[in-house]
Amino acid sequence: MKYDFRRIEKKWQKYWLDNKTFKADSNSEKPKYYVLDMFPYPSGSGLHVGHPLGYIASDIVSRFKRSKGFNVLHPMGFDSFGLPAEQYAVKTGQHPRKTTEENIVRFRDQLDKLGLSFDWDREIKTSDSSYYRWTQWIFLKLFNSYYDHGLNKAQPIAKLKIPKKLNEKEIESFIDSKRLAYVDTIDVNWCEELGTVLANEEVIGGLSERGGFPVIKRPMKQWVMRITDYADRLLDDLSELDWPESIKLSQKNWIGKSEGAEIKFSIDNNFIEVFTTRPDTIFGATYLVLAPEHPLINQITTDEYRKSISEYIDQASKKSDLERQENEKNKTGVFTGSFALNPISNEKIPVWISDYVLFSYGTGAIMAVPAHDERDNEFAKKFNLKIIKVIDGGNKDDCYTGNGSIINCGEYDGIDNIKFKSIVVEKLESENKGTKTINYKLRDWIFTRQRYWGEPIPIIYDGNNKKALEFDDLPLELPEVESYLPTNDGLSPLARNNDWVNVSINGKNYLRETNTMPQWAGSCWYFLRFIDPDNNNEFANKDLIKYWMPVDLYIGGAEHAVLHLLYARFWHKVLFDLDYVSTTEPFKKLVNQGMILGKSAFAHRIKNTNDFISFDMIKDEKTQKIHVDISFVDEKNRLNIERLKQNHSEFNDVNFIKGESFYVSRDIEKMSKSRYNVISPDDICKRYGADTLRMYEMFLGPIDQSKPWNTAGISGVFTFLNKFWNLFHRNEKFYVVDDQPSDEALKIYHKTVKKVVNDIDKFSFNTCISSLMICVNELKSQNCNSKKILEPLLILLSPFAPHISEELWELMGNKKSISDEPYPEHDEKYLEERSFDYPISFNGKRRFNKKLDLDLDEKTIREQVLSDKQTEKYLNNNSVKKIIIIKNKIINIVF
RNA sequence: GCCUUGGUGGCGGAAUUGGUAGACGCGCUGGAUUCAAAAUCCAGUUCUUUCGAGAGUGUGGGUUCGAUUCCCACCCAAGGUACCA
Repeated sequence: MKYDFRRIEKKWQKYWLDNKTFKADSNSEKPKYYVLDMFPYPSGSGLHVGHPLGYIASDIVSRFKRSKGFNVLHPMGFDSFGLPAEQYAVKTGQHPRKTTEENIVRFRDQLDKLGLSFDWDREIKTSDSSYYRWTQWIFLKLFNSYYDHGLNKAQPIAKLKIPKKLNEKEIESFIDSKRLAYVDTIDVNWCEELGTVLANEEVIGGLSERGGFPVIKRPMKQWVMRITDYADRLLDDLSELDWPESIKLSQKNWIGKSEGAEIKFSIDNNFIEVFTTRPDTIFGATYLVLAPEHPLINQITTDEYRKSISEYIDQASKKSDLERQENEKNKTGVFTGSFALNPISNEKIPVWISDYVLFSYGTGAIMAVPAHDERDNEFAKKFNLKIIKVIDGGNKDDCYTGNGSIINCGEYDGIDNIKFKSIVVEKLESENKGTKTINYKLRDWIFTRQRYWGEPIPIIYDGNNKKALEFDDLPLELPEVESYLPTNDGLSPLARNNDWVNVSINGKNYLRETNTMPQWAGSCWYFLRFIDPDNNNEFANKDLIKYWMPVDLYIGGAEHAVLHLLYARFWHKVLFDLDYVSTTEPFKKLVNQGMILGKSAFAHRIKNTNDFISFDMIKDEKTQKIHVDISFVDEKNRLNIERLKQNHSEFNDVNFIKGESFYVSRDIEKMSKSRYNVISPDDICKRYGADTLRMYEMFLGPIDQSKPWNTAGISGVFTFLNKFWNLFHRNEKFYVVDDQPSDEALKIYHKTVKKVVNDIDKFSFNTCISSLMICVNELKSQNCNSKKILEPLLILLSPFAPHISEELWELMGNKKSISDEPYPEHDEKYLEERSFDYPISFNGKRRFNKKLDLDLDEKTIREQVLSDKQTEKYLNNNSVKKIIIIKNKIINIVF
């Protein structure tokens, strides 16, 4: 019998599905283990070989843990709200639900072919109303809660102490000012092309993350999440997480906690408050700078400068973020005409405005210390402002930002600047001119999008009064609309359906909120719904949450380092405070899978012509690189021009200049449809089978590293699986015997078990597979057909290549699925060494090995080594200074 | 600029964390089998070499009996970040 992977894989995939082999049992006595993948957005282009990398890794761990006696929860679902389906709907008029459903079917089909052990009974889709009902419910929980800074946790609004003597309207706005989900008019990132507001996190360098369209600032009414109240806890709790340090660090930087002081600089009868992390440099503060949006500017500007100031403010407001950033190296600013008093040195210092100071951070005003801050230094030099050095940084730098002792500060000279920080703060505090403060970079999370394909926000308005929908009104279903475009005045497409927007409750008329939630909403809590996906009374049963949470292993891409992971942690902490979940953190261990890169192919077009030239013939010609589909390029980088022309008509009129063949150049890039470098797992599955694909993806290298895909190497893994299959066969017939295996066979087997178990724990799947390959080669050369080794070896391999293992397991006469078998353990006794090849080194350089008995004592080893003929040769009359023997394994002779 | 990660054969990558560098796989070379090819199997494969040996883990130093591993300086690549006071 040959290894017929097509038949085997089809058979077992059906078996697992029919028998619900991987159904997670919530009433188990076993210890639990929750393995979660970041669920995919079902995009139109389907899976490429990069997607399954994380799924295969988590599947190996799931199967391994199951075999190790854990009750494993390994679910999968779809993050099915999102922009691409909506943009497609705008273009074609097709309902996003339809495209999304179609894509999900395709994804599911592709995932099934990989033999992944998901419990599909728990599948969820964030765009199902039975799911987003609870997303809306959590939104209302946030709406109806505030953060109690005394208790350091969220509390229901009912517990909020309301100051006396407020009228009804004032009470309402007081409560609104405390809610964790609130409405605010803020300058938002507005993207005209996408017709929507974007979170700061979704804007990169002034352009939208998706699509790369320009983004401008625009004031709008928005729902906002008060994530800043959780800044400290989000930061502190990072330390207890088993996450990659780099991810923890980027979250830390994103939260951006900095300790410093707010200092009051008096000006006439008023004062300007600044935030600084360097109060120790206050003697060097030679001017103040306000952000152009600062409210005091109007008051303090003298008539003489009024015109230039208002011009500057006008210009600054028109600048986009991108333009502001472009000017980073060329600072602009204007003098207000006023002077403020430095509260410590009592010097009169000028007050300027400039857009290098951000209104949204700190107090929107800074004290400028040009001698010890690079930005201030640049500004001062440009506008000829005074520079005073107050910290001794030697003579090297004209702008010294390090630490040192204080200079030019009279009585304080010579003090260490770190000590001086607290001296200054204490002095300011005692004179009521400043306070110690902490600032964060983290901003509140803008939660609304002017989009159709998202969760409707369950709020109605009676004029300006907000009213939350009742529990029974949920889910608030997404209404049908005529067009998926935002309205001309920037309202969400939902505003187009008047029947839906106008609602009457108990005879009273209301208007519905028409914005929808951002895509992050659904993924903020999906791991909780997997625990109890069909519950109609709660988002998930509390006891079940207590049993399954936290997620023991979370695998996904590093691109979610700050966005998804921070938001999900935030919601989880709110739910924890309100006593709905039992853990402060949702994800105990996080592993990032690296990207699989594609090998793009480029044809070279001679500039300003329609002539393409073979890569080997390019001499002085200036050429442009044009992506060509890699499926028309062979391993020797030769392009099949005929097939290219057949499939891509734009090449029909092209003149190809070539010798014998037309050569392309190759480059390694991210895999994407537009780069024509995508390798689909379907093709690989068809040719080699899922087991080969699974093992090859893992064999490619460490899971967390980015690496290029190269299909050429896959034959090695395929050969291995064939060899493995043949190990159980002789003369084309299944052949396994009950004989006692040889000592050598047992030795290699136990060695492999030890290594594989150890490496799975370390997520080093590539070395696991190497060990398995060595093992199979050895057993084969020893003609080992013993059941005593082959049976446990099957279990050992089963997490990696489940289909072939199941098939051989059945051929051995077993009735139940191999996935219920306990994972093998190694026996130390077969690994003990009687003697050892001691490597003998001279002055650290290895020369030869000497076989020595392990039980010898050090003295005998010395004698034996020194009396060896080869030793004599290498010593060559030099006298021995020292002999070093370490761990009974290393011998180094120093002479 | 700053932060993070990484740099080992022709290629993907190993190395028990300071102890035989290049495991395992691809590719390549030679051989067996075959009318032939595919497939399979066996042997070899870091480089240089006067066949004694010598050099070698991005570069240059250092610590050590011994460094891919630790320390210092620098170079390169990928990713993140962007005037956060």
